[in-house]
Amino acid sequence: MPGMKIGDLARRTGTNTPTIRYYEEIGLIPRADRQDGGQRRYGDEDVKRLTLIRRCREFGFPIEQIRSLVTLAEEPGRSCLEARDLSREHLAAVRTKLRELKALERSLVRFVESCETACAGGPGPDCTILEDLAKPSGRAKVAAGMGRGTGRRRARGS
Amino acid sequence: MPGMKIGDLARRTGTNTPTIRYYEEIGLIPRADRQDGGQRRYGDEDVKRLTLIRRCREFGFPIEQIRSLVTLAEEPGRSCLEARDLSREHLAAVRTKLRELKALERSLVRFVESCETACAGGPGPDCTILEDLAKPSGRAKVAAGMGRGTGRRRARGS
DNA sequence: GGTAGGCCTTCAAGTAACTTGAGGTTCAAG
DNA sequence: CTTGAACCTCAAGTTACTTGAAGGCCTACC
Repeated sequence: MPGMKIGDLARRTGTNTPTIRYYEEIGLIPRADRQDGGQRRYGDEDVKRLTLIRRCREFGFPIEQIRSLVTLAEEPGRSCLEARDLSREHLAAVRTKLRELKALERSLVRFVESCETACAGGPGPDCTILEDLAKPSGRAKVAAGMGRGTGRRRARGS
Repeated sequence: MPGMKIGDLARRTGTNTPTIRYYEEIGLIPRADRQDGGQRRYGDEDVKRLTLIRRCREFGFPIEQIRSLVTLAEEPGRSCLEARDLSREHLAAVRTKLRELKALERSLVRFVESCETACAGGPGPDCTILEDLAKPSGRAKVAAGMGRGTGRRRARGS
């Protein structure tokens, strides 16, 4: 059913409509079929592709890397193993990010707790915020795998 | 020991030197003391502050949000509870990101595995890449908490 | 003491990945 | 047939840096 409008696709994939047009412009997604009036129409394929793209973008994979994955995925056969290897690399990077994110979580938990005790009755004079939050935790230069790019989301409403 | 040069600070925190200067310029970190020749000198405080900043940036917290956390942290007393609340929000956002990142991890694992079987002997004609990777997994519009901004890292060497 | 090389300085321009805005068109509902 | 939401294009703005040019400082070796 290639009857989906850009807004529908946007809703289904959690993307802004201008972003979809932008992706088309830079050739990350193929140029959509147009209706008589010039409006874009999409199908289920497009939902899948865009879902994958957004998921990767969320976690900072740069567009060019996603492009290579997606185009590999598009050519059937020939490059299946290549795609697998690329995904493996992605996977390793994701796991690195997971570890780091957990470290940040721990830091924050510790901080909130210490804040609870320290400032219990009301704001105290020294919350040791930097002490608690910014502990070295091992590494300095992160060797963050392939991560780059923005991974941004819309600001929340409230 | 406030004898650290900008390059040392950079190495210790995993930041590029121009980025440090940039942070100073936008007032995210205080203007560093200068030596006679005009070179910046830093101390341990600066390492802590920058470590915290970079950690948050890694996971997409926008600079303005980090700025409010850091300046809260800097004024002792008065705003300890405020800082705690802010960190709580950060924590919630981090946990959301953790969940999503785990979902992406699972997708990738599933994909790599299916690739291993499907393309076992060599590249096959249909790897179901999009099928496997871009499964809906529940939500569409993510409501990702506070995340925005870029969270970028240097590209890896290899 | 001079000079090579590596660090540092400022300032300006470039980049990625969008977002926002202006100004106009299309289309489904009433 | 009109109205209003959703669409279109094109241009400019934004965030968070990165890269480059043109030069200054500083340690080390000859």
